Amino acid sequence: MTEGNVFSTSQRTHRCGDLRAEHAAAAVTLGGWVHRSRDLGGLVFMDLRDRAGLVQVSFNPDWTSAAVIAEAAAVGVESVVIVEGIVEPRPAEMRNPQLDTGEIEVRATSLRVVGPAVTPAIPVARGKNDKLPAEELRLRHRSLDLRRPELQANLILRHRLLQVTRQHLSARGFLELETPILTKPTPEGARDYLVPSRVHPGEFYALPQSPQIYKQLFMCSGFDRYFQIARCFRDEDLRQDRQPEFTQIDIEASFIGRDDIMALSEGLIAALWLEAGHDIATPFERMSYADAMERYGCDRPDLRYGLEIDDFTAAFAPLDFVVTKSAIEAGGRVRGLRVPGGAAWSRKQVDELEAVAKGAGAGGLLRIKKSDGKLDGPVAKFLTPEAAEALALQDGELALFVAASDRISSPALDRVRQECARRLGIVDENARRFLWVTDFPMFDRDPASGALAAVHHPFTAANPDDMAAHPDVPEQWRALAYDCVLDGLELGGGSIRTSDPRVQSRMFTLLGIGDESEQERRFGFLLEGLRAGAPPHGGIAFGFDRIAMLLSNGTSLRDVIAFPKTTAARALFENAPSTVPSDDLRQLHLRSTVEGE
RNA sequence: GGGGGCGUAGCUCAGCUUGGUUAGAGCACUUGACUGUCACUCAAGAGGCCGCGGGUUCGAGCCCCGUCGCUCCCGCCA
Repeated sequence: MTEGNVFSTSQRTHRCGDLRAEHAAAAVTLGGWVHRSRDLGGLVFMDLRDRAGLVQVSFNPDWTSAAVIAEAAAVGVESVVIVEGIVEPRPAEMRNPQLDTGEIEVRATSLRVVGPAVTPAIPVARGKNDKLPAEELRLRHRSLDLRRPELQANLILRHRLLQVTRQHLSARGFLELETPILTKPTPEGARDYLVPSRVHPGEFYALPQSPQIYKQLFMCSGFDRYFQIARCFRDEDLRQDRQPEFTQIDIEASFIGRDDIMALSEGLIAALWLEAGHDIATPFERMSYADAMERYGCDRPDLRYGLEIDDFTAAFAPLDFVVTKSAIEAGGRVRGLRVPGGAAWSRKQVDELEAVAKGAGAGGLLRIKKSDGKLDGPVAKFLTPEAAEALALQDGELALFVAASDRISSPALDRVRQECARRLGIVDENARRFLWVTDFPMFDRDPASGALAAVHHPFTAANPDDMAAHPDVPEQWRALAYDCVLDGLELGGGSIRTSDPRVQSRMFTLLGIGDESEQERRFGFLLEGLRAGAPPHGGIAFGFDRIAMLLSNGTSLRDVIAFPKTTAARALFENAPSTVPSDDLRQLHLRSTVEGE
């Protein structure tokens, strides 16, 4: 294979894991790590590992000198050795079908221990049922953990996905353009990581939360199609799927509309999934934000199962039942879902579902079940025959309702729906349901302060029809924004941007940045770019780490990032962040306010 | 910022419910035996600030308080 030649150097001829039966009789020199060895007394087997895989090296008096056998028996696991030998087919009964190289072995004639290893702090070679060491130890000893074939496979896949991204976009005329890491603090959104300026006392750079404004300026400059594998930074509390620095596939293009971006994105996603061995169908399904919220209570619904939410307000409205009556009178609705088989659940199990609903902010969860043809549950006695008819419950079904405003009932029913699906085991783990959620609202009004906030970001364009129909009611405007969703996870999102500087200025005003000099101070460089002649443009950004995680079948971002941070945003291997000498602070015109410093 | 879980040998864990001889097991490690293993096998050995600090008690790995670290979740993440 040509790959073997690529890895041939002055110090080795092949990679361990590349050897096959076709190499039989070849004299090879291998470099690798001692994965495991078996000393049978006068006869030693060593599993030698490199990133391509494992190969068995055999040390036997018939072809190995006594001195070399003694050295092979003594070398510790995880040491680096260079071995010379002959590739030989194994006798049939000694083949190892669990190993890609299991048809052959390397009969060693020489051995050099070039990198002896102390006993590893955490094991690299693991038995079938061995648990992984604690996350803390894996992160502290990252260079050892990264030797594990699983993590190597993840990072190798990550590399391939990056190459596919570059090839796919480059082939479609997109230019890979870089943007600054030292940028300007952003007034809204997540907290910025700040970098003090030495030459400008008291002033700070920020690390970018995303290259958003830069990529729009590229469009204003006529670069037409841009992409970047962009590192982004957000100083917020972490989660299993959230790191303080992360990688986005950032895309922007000119003279395009929403459908163009979606079609382009579908092509890229399909190419990425194909690289990981999955043939997926395009185009993806589409659903409006309003529809998603109505049917699933959530803007990134998991479509692998049903359990859709329905509106039962009409059935409950005439009833003399205080819970639903007061909610409806207050402008709310009675929404809920019918759970097939749920009638068999115990009181306690349904109570647990109610706890889920309450945890999401609902006041309670109403329940009615139908078994043996009759309705049962605390609410059932309030039902008129007409209301019972309207519920349309099938035998064995449990109906769960939340009577409240949509703002309360949607998130509660979303969580209840997910929990019911989990319990029923109806999530098809092999299905992949890609979905575009479109027509997000432009603004969200903070119920406490009454202030408008951008749902996507302040540069998103509003639907022109909505602006014309309700010029003074911005809450009614839908955004030209779209999210790409897979099985309840957001893969990415984007929008068509406002390219008219007057409209952009008005958006800032609606968001509470009315003062013109304030707008110039914060966003002057964007407004200037728009004023200088901006093409219609828009784009999207995908969370690359999450995509790599999904495609490597992982559950933690830490397993697809070479050197990740802990949930406290610490790097355990290098011990960052750390204090610095006070002289360094003085040069930066900083003084610590931490006690004792 | 808030809540849950975990912290005992290099690693994975038991012991904690109900405080009481010398804190155990498997793997790894060291030594010895073993010529076809592939999680080799067998025998022996070494290995402990029970995360840290304080308290209760005649006595604490175990109970209480605090603290640190890791982790999961809520808030947060335009």
